[in-house]
Amino acid sequence: MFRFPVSLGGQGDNLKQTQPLDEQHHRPMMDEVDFFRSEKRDDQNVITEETHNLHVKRENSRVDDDDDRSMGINTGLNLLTANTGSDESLVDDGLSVDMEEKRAKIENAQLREELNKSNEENQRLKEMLSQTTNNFNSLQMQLVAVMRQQEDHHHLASKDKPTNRHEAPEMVPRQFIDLGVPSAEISSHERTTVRSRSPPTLLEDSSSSQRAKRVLEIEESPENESNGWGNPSKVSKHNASSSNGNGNAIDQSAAEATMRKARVSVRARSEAPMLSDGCQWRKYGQKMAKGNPCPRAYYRCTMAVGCPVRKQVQRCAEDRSILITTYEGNHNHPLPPAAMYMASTTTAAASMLLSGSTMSSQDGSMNPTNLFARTMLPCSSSMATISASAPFPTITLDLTESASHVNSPTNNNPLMQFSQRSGFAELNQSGLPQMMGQALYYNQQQSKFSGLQIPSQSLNAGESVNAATAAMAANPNFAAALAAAITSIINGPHNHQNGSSNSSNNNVTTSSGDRQ
DNA sequence: CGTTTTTGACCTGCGC
DNA sequence: GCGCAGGTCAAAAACG
Repeated sequence: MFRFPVSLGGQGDNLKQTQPLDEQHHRPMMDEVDFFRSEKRDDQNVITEETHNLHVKRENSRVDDDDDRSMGINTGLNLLTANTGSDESLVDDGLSVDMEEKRAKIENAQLREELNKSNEENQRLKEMLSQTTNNFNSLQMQLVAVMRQQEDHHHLASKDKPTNRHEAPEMVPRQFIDLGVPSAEISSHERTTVRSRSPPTLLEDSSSSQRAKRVLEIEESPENESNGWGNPSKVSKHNASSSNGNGNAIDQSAAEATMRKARVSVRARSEAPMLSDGCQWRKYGQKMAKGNPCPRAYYRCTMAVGCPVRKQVQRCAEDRSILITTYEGNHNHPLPPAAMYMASTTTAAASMLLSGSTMSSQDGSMNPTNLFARTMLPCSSSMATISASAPFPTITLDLTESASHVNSPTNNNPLMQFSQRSGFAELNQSGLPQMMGQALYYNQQQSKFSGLQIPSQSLNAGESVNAATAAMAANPNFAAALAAAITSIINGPHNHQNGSSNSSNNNVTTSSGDRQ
């Protein structure tokens, strides 16, 4: 994996230091480190915390562990220094030594108690911090969604284009108030289908039926592999360009079928066989690809049973130091809380890229991709490209040139500073990509539980740029994470399916939250 | 012994 | 229909 010089001593660093032995025993061949599996490694975290706390508290506490002894820390009792300093005292004054040992034991017991209390307190604080962070992210995303909804409302008003989308402004407040309650007021066919769980037989056309069926499958069986690339839809691609305004159901269905196989590819320089993206992967195949002497490896996510996410890893034929990782599918499982922080960031990045892809063809006046690229200057002029020529949409993130730029300590980009202040650096170093999946899952879960539909495109452009830039500026490994995020978003059945409608209508019926 | 990797066979889509 | 290439499966091997 990439190793970066930046170390802010955050949690990720601690985990990174303590994790490898155990983890590598677990996944010896993957050569990647999973930094944020805090739930599964609480015991380790505790140990790490203890170690960390010890270092903090040593000056004032009197811990009797071997480390302290070896470090010659003054415990205040003069026991160790006196005894170790003179062997004669051990021989000449046995009784006093015994007494002092007893006193030392008592002291040690007290200190252990103190230490335990401190650890407990630290643990509590840690949990509180995590919770607060999650809440913050939630609020932030909601705020952004609302802002974007308002923008859309204005946009629609100016265009005076009456469609079912004009209900969006009403949807937003309702979503906040009416948490997850199915609503019959929703005019969108799609939404009605999802919320009311109408049986497919009630649907009018086959495409809607397929869509509804899949939605139901997803809702009732989150682990269903069909939402990944397990069973790619055979809906003909030519439907994707069938209509622009009317016939949303058909249009959406076709587009979503196309999008389901969308992928995100990451190009990054790495000597490691695989980018560390925070997830656990199991190799299930390897093939020699045509035109490339390097074999292509196929991995699937094993962090949860039935997770449909898969990825391909292959070295570039021209430059074998470049690792090309292609992601497909979205995670069906939560990722560690630490990843939450990146939720908005990754979604924002994906939003920028994807909205750019869908809008560029229709609305040349507002192309977020260009905005994104401009804002990412100077490091990302060619960072992201979107290919429409492939049988399925592919977003390529090329970090082979920008990585060094981005990580330059002399980077004066305020967004970079933002990223550092935000703690991205430490997160990145310890497996940031995992946050990507979490970002999506978080997004989906939020929609699922609260009814808040946060579309990837609903982010305010400025927020998106800021967040995306901050994250990407922090670490090339971000690419892997971003790939996961983007893939998840564009693989969502209702995401970005309507290239003709750009950002103004996607938020109500096409968000990733609809499907889960 | 359980898990993961390896690798040849098989399946599927696509172009001719 | 055939061949090719990409992708997946699954039995065997490897590993801890």
